[in-house]
Amino acid sequence: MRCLSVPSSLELFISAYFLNNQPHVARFLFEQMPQRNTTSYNTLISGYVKLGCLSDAQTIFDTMPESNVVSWTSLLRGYIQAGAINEAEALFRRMPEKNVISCTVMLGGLIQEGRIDDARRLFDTMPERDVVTRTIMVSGYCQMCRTAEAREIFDDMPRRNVIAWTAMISGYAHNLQLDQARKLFEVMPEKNEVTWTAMLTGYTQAGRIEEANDLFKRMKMKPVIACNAMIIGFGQCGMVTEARDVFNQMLEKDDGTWSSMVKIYEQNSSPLEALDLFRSMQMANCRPSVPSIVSVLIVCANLAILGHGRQVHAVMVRSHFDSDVFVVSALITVYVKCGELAMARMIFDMSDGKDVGLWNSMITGYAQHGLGEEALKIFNDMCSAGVIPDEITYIGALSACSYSGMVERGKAIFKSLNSNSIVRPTAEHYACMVDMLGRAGQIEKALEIIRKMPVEADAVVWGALLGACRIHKKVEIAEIAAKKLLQLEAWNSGPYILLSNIYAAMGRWEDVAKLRKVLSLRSVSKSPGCSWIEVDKTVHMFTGGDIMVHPEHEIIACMLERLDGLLKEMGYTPDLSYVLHDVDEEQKMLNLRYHSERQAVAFGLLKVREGMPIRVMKNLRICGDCHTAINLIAKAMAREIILRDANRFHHFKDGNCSCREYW
DNA sequence: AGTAACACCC
Repeated sequence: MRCLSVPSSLELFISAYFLNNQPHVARFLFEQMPQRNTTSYNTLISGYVKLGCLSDAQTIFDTMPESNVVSWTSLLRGYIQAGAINEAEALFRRMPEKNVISCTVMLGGLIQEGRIDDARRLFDTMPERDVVTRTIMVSGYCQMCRTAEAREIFDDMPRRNVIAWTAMISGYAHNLQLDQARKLFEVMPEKNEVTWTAMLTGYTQAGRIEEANDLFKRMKMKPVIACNAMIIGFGQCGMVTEARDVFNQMLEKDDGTWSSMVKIYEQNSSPLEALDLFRSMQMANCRPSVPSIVSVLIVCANLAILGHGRQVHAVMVRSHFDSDVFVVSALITVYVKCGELAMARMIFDMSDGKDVGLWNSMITGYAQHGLGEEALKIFNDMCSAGVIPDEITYIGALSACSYSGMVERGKAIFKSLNSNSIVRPTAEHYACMVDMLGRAGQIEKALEIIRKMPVEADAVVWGALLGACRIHKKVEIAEIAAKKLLQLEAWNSGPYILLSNIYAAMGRWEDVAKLRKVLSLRSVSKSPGCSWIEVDKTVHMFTGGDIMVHPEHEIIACMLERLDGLLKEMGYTPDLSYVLHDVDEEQKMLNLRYHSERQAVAFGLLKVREGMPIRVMKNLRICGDCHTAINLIAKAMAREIILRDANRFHHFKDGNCSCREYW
């Protein structure tokens, strides 16, 4: 009687369990095998390698009675995957027997390390090369932007399959040689979905959205990857509706589809749609991955909506994402931007394996809240911990000094930035310095810095100078800065408004009028001011004057009325000179009396539970008059009010603001 | 045992 070949069917099961991410079951089956041969051992080794369990693979390899070239190659692959290239090379040298495949695996490892020339040396000495070997070389050269050498290998190939063609096409596309890619695309014998997708993403990444869309429309099968690329491409061009159309038409979505769409809404100033879609994503039972959770967290941070942020945090903890540095630093930013510094700090302290980004989130967090000392303490801790600061670290540390008026310490940090060799000072660092000196009243020194800086001063730098001129009423330098800004960003109304405020404060009304004329002639865009507040997981958005839009506008109006009375009792009179000459869009609504931040505060007073702080966000800088008024309101109503504007936080409590009027 | 497309992120 003949028996079925039991071992081989068990091996099938073993690899199936590995694929299913159940190595213990696989191992159990292996232990149960009545007889094991080299192939059974190899199944186990490759299974462990695929799951990244290198030490298990190594143990099996060490204990197996007889290894062959396949066992060695699997293990080699394991070391390469783990990034242990030195160990891999040592292993490769020790191999008793090598064939095309093992050499090719080694080749891939070298390319992964960016060592294309070493790979080439190995390639030249190989006794035999096949399609796979050559294809790997083609994509290796392309990764290093050396498409000419890639093309030589490609042209030399005795035989080419779809994969080889696609590798060459996608290599050209990644290097923005789209027309070269297209030529090959047109002449190649048979294309598959991957080929089409490679060509398409080449176009989307180059911003050539029409050509991408042409291809996309011609594709019979539209794989998720191609659709996602199309969504991202449309999103980058600001074509939100088109992106959404693709999204809607997809029968099958992955988490990249959802999170890309969420991000597009967020970046194209549709935050509410972003959140709404995130909610639908959860309802569609789409399990978020690390990148998608990060992009949603960024939406929460940018909108500073604590309730949503907490919800995502909960999702994260449940999915065990709370150990990923990207996720954790985004989460810290959420709590920072929601004004929950203590929570941010706790998450920071609890995280281990802190990388630069994580430290940076905490440093910039303290800086944004005007807590310079704490920010610098974290900065020092970071250096003591042996973590190398990057550009962002320095921006955080310098702006911490700037917001807290610590000029001397700022200068010292700037000096150390200039003397270290790792980070080169950029325009942004100079902007911090200009901001710092400017706020401290050293406007001439700030201008001096701009004149001497080695990189070209951009709008951020000049904007910092102009802002300082506004605080200290330095009209001559303000004019210089404004003129520069008008050259750099003609579309931006900000400089006009600032300059006009300075003129107004000095009583130079003719200049105010002149500016106003220029502004209307140029019809520059004014970003509409809006404020929002989150109550019971709903975000309520207010725009200046548009009070009737809100469903509860009647009680809000009553509250505003009441607050007006209170303010009057406290001896407050609106700073009309300030208001009258602000050309901000919101100011036009003056006769409607209320700025968006005040509406949001009024709504908060009505809806937020007694004793809880009111958190209001504004997309622009808070208006000076509102700053005074809200400070008084916080005192009169005995409420803590936290207002985040475009620049920083203002914690109003007991008649004081955390910015100490230094903003 | 090894090859091509996306990739959102501090």
